[in-house]
Amino acid sequence: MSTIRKVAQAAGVSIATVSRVINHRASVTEEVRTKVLEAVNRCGYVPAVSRRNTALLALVYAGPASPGSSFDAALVEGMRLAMDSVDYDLVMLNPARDRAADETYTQYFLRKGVRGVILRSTAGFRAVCEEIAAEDFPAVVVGDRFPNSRLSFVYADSYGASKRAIGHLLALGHRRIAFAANESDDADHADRYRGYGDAMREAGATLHADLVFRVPARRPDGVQLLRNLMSAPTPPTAVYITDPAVAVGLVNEAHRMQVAIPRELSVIGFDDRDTRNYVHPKMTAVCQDATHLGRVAMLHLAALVEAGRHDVASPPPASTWLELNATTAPPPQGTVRVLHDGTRLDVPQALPPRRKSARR
Amino acid sequence: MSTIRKVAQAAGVSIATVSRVINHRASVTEEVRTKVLEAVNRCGYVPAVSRRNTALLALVYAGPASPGSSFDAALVEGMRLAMDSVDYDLVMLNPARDRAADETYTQYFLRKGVRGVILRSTAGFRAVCEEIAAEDFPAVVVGDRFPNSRLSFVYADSYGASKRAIGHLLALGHRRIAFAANESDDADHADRYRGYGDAMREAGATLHADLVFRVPARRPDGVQLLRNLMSAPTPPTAVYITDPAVAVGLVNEAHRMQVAIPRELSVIGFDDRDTRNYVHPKMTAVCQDATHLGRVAMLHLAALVEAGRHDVASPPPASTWLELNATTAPPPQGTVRVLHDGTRLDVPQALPPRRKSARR
DNA sequence: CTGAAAGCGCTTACAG
DNA sequence: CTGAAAGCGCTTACAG
Repeated sequence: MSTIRKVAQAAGVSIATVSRVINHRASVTEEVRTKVLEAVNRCGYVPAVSRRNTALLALVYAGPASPGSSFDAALVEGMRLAMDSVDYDLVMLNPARDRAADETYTQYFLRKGVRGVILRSTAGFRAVCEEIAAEDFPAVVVGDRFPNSRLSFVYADSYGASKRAIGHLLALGHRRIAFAANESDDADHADRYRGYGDAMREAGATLHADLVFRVPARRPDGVQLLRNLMSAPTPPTAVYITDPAVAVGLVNEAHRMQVAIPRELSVIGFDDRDTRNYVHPKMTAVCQDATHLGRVAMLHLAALVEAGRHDVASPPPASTWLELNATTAPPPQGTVRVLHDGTRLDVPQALPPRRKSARR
Repeated sequence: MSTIRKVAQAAGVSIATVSRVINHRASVTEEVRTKVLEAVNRCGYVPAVSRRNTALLALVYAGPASPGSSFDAALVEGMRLAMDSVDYDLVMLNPARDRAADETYTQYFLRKGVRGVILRSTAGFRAVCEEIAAEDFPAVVVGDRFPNSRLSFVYADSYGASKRAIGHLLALGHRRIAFAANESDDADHADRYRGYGDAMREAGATLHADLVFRVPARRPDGVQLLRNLMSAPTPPTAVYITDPAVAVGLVNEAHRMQVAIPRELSVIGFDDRDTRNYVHPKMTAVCQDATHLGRVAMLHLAALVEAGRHDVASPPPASTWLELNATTAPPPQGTVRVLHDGTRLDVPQALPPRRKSARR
């Protein structure tokens, strides 16, 4: 690999001049500058040593994002936007790829030129977070939180909005309200479940175990969820689904199974981006802004690094809100039950016509 | 900022030992190693100079991605996946942020430790691509292509699949087929328009200028598009929409306006991810895989950098395919026309019932 | 504006 | 396994 000396020789100048050109010092004539840059290209010069490329923050993850999740995409987008107002660049790192067997995380990050890390916590990643915290390397966790005084957590608190969502259903007259959540046991999902449980208990509604469903967070699982909900001996009249993809899958499957939403089943989904607008009917949802979370994480990490890490408190939780749209309505008169094969049982009494006919 | 010398003093060892620990050399006792690492943390040591952090490839972009576009998110996801099989890390760079006024792109990239760049071409970015090409820096362009022998282009050729899409509509009996595209004039959209035009001409179908619509690539524009299509004096019976968000917006608006898809209007959308599965009815679409494009771009760039750039030909175009789903059917008997306010005119003759009634 | 030379941060044979 | 010292790539006052 070419050094600065070889480039100097090729350009017929001193190494000092090459250095000046590369570092963009003022006092070089345009003519010399182009001559040197040509030599740089001809020799394929790459600086072997550099003083400046340690201005990196990293998004650290383990393996691919959860399939179909728009959360990570929005997160990265937010970080990219925040880049414009900090003096660091963002690099993606997968320690599973190239961290040496007995290398500490600090060593790994230092040799990458990384000054601080955003940890995208997924299942099984908490141990990595703990290890990095133990080494006291500047770090911010998104997507999970747990007691660790050395880590900053960036998250949106979904307890309050979840409780309000259930309150909305209760106010409409619902009592058999189902709850469906991801299989992962992160803190965010725990908040949503607490919101559900507290609202139900405070209203004196029965909180049956058979109203709680655990499903993977993928779209096809919404299909199965609808079938399981509607074929239960006494189906719920409403459901709160805490994963965007599952909620969309369920609403689409309802079209196919001819379950009328919201007339026969009210649905409150969850949205961390803008998915609620992409389904018909437009979905009532507990919402948070993953792009905003990405931005906050990046800005907070930059502040941590600047301050020499220990002095900066975690940012306050981002807001989560309930957005009322068209998938919630009062419960049906009577019980609507649909078997897996589409057979309808327990015909509700005094059912209004399925859908008003088109004007023509 | 601490140097290796200060750390050595703090740990009570020589600078050689500190260097060994930082670079993870074998012959250091566990005891000394932890002592040194503690000192590294205590001093807040950051390597001022380093030999290794020039293994970076960059995603270079200008400004934010097009609003609501999932293309960039999928692209980054693909690059992230490809990272696992190359020895480079991926960094995001926005030259508009910190490139010095009269600094060449080569200088800018070199001081960042970047060896090659993926250029995400958006409107107005082509000049940047040309400049980087003129400097002969290793670069791969995604999202656009144009004649420039010094650049590699990674893209999916959508001409063939677009032509097949229109062929499918023609075979169903459609003749008034509309075409709706993004306002940007990139090469990909030009391909799609050529495919449309050629299929129409070869079938002897009339190619009216009033069948071609230009709309921004955002979801709400699908709403306006449907209104414009359906309120035309003689509305088309089918439409090919070359942007995912617009297609989704149109299908959802059709529910609201009570336009029956596919019975009254056939829709072929465009999908670079999995959006077609998220609408009801499941959307017939010309499909490409943006994640795949991101992966190919990263692998190709790594090969370029390894080979000293000039010897590696662009990868062949990725495949684009037509996926038949539920939004296409034979044209209606007669003309269906719906005004902006929802009024239906020109009632079709022998119209079958709007929707088969639910089993109950 | 440019070069010769001192110097900086770090790495690495060499010696023990 | 560790240190003293030579050396490498690069930067930067200093001189002209």
